[in-house]
Amino acid sequence: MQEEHKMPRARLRVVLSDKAALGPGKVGLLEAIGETGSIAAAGRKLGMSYKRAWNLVEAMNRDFAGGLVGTTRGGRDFGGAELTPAGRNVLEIYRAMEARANESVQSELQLLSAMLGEP
Amino acid sequence: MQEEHKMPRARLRVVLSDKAALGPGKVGLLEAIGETGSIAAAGRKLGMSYKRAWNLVEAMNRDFAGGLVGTTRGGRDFGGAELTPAGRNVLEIYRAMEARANESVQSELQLLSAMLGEP
DNA sequence: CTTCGATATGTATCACAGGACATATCGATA
DNA sequence: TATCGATATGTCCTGTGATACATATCGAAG
Repeated sequence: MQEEHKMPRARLRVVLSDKAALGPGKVGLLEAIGETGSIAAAGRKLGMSYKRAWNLVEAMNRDFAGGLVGTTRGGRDFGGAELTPAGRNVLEIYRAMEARANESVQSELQLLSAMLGEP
Repeated sequence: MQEEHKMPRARLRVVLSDKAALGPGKVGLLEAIGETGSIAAAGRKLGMSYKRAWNLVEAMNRDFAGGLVGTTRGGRDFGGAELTPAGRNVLEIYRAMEARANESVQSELQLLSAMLGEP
């Protein structure tokens, strides 16, 4: 697991409709699935239960046309999960959004930080 | 109450430290307090309990130096609440962040919207 | 000195999201 | 056909946070 910087940052939650939304949780899971090739392994990596991970995958596959995660049953080195082309696309787009948004609000982020009291 | 556009948008949650964060909920309350001059009225306007509103105010006053909301006890047209200069400042900065962030990710927002399935 | 409307704060209850646990099924391999 | 590890899905239970309710205090006004 890569450790995130403990810097002030803006987290992004994209509200696409009154039903579909995308935030750091789902996107992180998406990334972990891409890395591990398994919903279960991705869940373990992020410290979430398999059920929660699977629920998030289900939601994403429901909301996005064609689905973002493809799954194959069966154990050993055969079964598993992988990102669909759409899944890789969404991941890439979201990361780009995140980066751009953070860049564009850097100055305001500093201003707010300066207004904090003693921790 | 002004009706928000039902357009895809990016909501912002600013994480300033491991203790202090600022999201749409607190900022909306801040704005409503500025408009109504009362925590109770702001809470009613946003459909939240007085206790919840007051807890959020308490958290903001704890996290930000000097506090964001000043209060005066006493009823009738004497008592009430108002934004401190810092409070008005935070509100303004956050709204600016929101606007900038949304502008800067417009293209990606459209791309994601186009990938949704049928609602 | 009572009333009114607001802040300020505590307690008890309750809904619900989430986790723990249990199973079913699948596909390859041996 | 037994085993293994993964997806897939259901049920029960608990912890937590919100809500409802209660109360205290304040300050002006009448």
